Amino acid sequence: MIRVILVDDERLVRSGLRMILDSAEDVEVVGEAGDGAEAVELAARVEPDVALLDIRMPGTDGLTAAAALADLPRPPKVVLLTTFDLDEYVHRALRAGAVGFLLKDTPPRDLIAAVRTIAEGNAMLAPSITKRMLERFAASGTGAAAAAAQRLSVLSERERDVLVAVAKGMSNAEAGRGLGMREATVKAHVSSILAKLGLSNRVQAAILAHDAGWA
Amino acid sequence: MIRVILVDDERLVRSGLRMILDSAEDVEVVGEAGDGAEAVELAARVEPDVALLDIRMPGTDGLTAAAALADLPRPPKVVLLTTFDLDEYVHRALRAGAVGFLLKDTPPRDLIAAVRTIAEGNAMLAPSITKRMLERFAASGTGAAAAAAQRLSVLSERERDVLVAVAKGMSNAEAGRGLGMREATVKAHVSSILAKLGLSNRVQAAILAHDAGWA
DNA sequence: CGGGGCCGCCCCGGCTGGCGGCGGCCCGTG
DNA sequence: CACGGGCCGCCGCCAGCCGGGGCGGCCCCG
Repeated sequence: MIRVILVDDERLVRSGLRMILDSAEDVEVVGEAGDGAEAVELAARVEPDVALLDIRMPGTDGLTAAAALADLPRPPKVVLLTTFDLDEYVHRALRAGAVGFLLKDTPPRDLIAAVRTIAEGNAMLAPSITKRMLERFAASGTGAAAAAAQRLSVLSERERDVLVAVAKGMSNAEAGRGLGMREATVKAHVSSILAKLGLSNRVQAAILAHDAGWA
Repeated sequence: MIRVILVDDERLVRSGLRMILDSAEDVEVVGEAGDGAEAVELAARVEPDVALLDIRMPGTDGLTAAAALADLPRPPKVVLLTTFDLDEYVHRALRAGAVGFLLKDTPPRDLIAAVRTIAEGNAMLAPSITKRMLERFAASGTGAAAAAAQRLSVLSERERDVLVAVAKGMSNAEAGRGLGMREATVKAHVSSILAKLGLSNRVQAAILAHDAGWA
């Protein structure tokens, strides 16, 4: 059962959301709050899996509340709900650790699906927001990552596994346990990686992998 | 009516997709291709709204084809379809201009919804990919960098110098030459750094420094 | 003067990286 | 088909580097 709390200053909106979510058998609305401060207090008490927050609220707004919720001992997955998908909101929300951002015109079926997706540990954005994120993503910042990924393309399958482990800061022995091979084998792979990439030690390899987004 | 082409080297997969999509009244499959080259030729002829491409194909793969499709006079919206959501694929795909990236285990209902979303000019990613994009997004801002810098603030001046050298992939001896101190001294500083930061080896320290923008 | 923090150095056990070697798989060739 | 070469994954050995602990000198501050 997915436990959800609803946070919106308008009682009517909360009722509507509750009706939609209660129609799903695996979702249970376990509390409601009218502003951000109440939301944090409520979440601390009932420890929900998911918190649906309106952004615009009197008093503590949804973005501030999202950051506060992230500091709870057992933080809920935070989804922000708004009428307008302003870029600035989206940025602040994601920075605050939100894993969902939906528009209030989302169809009921999609809202339920989104809650399930979030509860499973994944993320869900409104399609229009996804599009703008992709544009930003494609436009900026991927240069170094792409170059790194290119260099790493010469590695074999097993070497990639080993490199990921190395890039996480594991020792050869730890990597061996994680990948089900002897430490001696891990070391051989590491040597091969260094040779193929023209590097001289594992730190350089780890950073390259890090740049490529492998860890 | 949304006009779609299917590109996959396995006829069975294409048939399955066609059956799913044909069950939607507003979607029409107007062509199929077995590899990337065929796909480009087909798209140029039938000018579909959406192209569903498998990534792994013999000959011209889906990523290469996606880039070629973007150069057509009336380019289709490109959606990539794959079994594994490797970061490297996602990066290349989005840079190639794809507006969708789905896993082959996507439920039929969601696939149809995704096609509609794409056709409307929005974007659609598999939830697991959305999540990783968000993590990267939140980290790319000064979020993680600030957290890393915070942790590094306990280091002394000389320890910072040593950490920068380590983060560049230098050995202790090299760092010693660069900083004008004995290798033994560098090693002592590295030990102190690891102790202060609660890490167990230099790779972890290097990555932390890297995240903080020190190298 | 005593104590704490920082810097520099040495010794030692364990880990890392280089080298050689083994078997299995794929593929082009005779 | 046989066979040989290349690549991959796997392993053992050895020199050298890394990380931990301990020691002394310097400066600052109480």
